[in-house]
Amino acid sequence: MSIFSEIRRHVMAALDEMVADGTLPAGLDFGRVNVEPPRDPSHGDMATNAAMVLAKPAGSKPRDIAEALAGELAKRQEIDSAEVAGPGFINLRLDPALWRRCIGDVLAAGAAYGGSDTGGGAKVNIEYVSANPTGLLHMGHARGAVFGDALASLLAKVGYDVTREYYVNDAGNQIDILAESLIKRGRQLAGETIPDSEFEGFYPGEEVIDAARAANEEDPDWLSLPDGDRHAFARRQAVDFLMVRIREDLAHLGIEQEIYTSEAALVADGAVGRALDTLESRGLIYTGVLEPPKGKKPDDWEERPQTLFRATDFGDDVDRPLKKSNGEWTYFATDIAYHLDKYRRGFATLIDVWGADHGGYVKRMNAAVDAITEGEAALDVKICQLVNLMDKGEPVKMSKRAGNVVTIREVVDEIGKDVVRFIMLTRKNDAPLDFDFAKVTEQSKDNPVFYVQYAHARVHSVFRQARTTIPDLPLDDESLAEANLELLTDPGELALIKTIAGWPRIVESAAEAHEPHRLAFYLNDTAAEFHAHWNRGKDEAGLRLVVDSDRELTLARLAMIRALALVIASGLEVFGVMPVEEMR
RNA sequence: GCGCCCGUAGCUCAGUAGGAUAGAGCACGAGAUUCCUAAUCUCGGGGUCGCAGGUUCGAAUCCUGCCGGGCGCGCCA
Repeated sequence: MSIFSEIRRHVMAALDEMVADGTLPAGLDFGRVNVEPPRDPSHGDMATNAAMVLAKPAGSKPRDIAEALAGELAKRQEIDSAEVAGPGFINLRLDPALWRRCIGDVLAAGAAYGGSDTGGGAKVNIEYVSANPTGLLHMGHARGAVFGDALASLLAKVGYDVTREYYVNDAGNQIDILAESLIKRGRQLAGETIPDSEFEGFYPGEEVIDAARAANEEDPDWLSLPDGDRHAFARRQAVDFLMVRIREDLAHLGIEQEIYTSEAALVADGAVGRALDTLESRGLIYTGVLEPPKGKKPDDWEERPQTLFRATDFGDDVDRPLKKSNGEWTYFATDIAYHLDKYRRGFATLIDVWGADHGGYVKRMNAAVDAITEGEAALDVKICQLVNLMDKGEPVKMSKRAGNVVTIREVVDEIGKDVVRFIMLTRKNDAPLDFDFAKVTEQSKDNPVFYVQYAHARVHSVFRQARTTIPDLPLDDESLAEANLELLTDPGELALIKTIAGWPRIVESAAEAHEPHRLAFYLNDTAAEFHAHWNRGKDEAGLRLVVDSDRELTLARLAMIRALALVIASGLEVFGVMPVEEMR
């Protein structure tokens, strides 16, 4: 049990006692009572708003409840003092031994520290990347890829049974165009002269040429197949080839998704028809005519009756079409079937990670999931804003049409997956992110990856130092766990310990909010605190971590910073970043 | 025109699902290296949290309206 839930339990118990002895009326709802560390550390270790929240329902003044509750809490051995402050807060100071004990918890748990079983093994499906296999992944995809992957790890850490998934959009128009692009490239490779102008509107990437070569190896005569067969062959070849490349690139980023669901397979299987039949049977599908969008009317707008889903019944703004005029399903229709498929596979919690350009699609998908699962499944769509690629402050221009996209592969090869992954998580997912190639490779505190890694490396550096100066001091985790932590009395040390002890709380709240970036901010703050403490040892020799003349004190301090390194490692593990032990 | 996201220090952003005197970094100014990595640290100035109302013990946070920016808006995915 974490120190936070322990103290919360004390507050709850104290409230129960006050109900028992008549100080508080029975039947109060304690749901809004919180117990958390105050923003301002001078207020103490923990604070509770219980008196203010309960004053009105209990029919008494906040101060009176606060005084009584504080008196009750102060009796407890774990709580050194309880003071009423401000409008009715109760500030608690804890027995420092409680905090120190957390160091032992970290050493025992290792990098697994901060994990929990809050999720209770509930199945969560998180779908991310899901880029169309019409080209290689570029840096625009990297953010969603890393975000989804880190969120998955984060949820796994707090006890969810997480499945990572990629939805392959291998049906529809774009794939037809891809197939035709492949055929053009095939003819080109066969010696035919095809002017660039003929590639207008097709996929120009070099990877399509590679795919055509692969097609030649698969079947040297594929170009002479009858038109329909050739097209089908080209589709299959192109998609298979590009998916292999995409998966390779993701693997380079440290991402491996366990499920790849094919849109084409869902369609071929009849899943779309079945899903829509279900909606039909509930009266949620009708044929109607939509109003043209106001303000911006498409030039080729014509009124036509369409097959529509009653999305407005589920909070959407308009009803949404399910069929194209050529009789094919819309992307939305297949997506309904896909989400139903996920639900049927046992996932009541679904997370989709999408790019900013799909933001307008969120409401209808939520409506659809609500309708198709009869409210049984919860969908959370996380939108990742754009990544602005920069170099030394100047924007790097990227245009798919001009063919000068910056691919994930290039960047990972150049600066490494760990840097890319960490930087992508240093902003809230729905805020735009600047990714400056010069800055992220810089070795300074400007660069959060470096700064955090350096803190981790510095801990190891201190250990190397200790091994030199006190060679016979045992420094394995078991020995460190035996250290006499009572020797850690300096305010800087206690502050560091409290920060370390706060890690499970951060993990918990980040997981609940589906916001992995909170870990990045915590890691940065923790690194800063450690660097500051380290420097204090420069001014005051008594605060140095390695004290040649005092083995016991050194052991206690090393236990503390070992715990700190483990917490950093724990965070980096969620991010899929390798902690470094040396930075020379 | 409608919907979603956003508006916090000169700049880039946090702000722990409503808490106490709103925080970091950059930039700017002043300092710290016989010593565990100065790739670091310390101190300082800097704000009507876009504007106006509302909800309540209490609002950057929730509600309404306006202003400003981004994204999207039938048969693309």
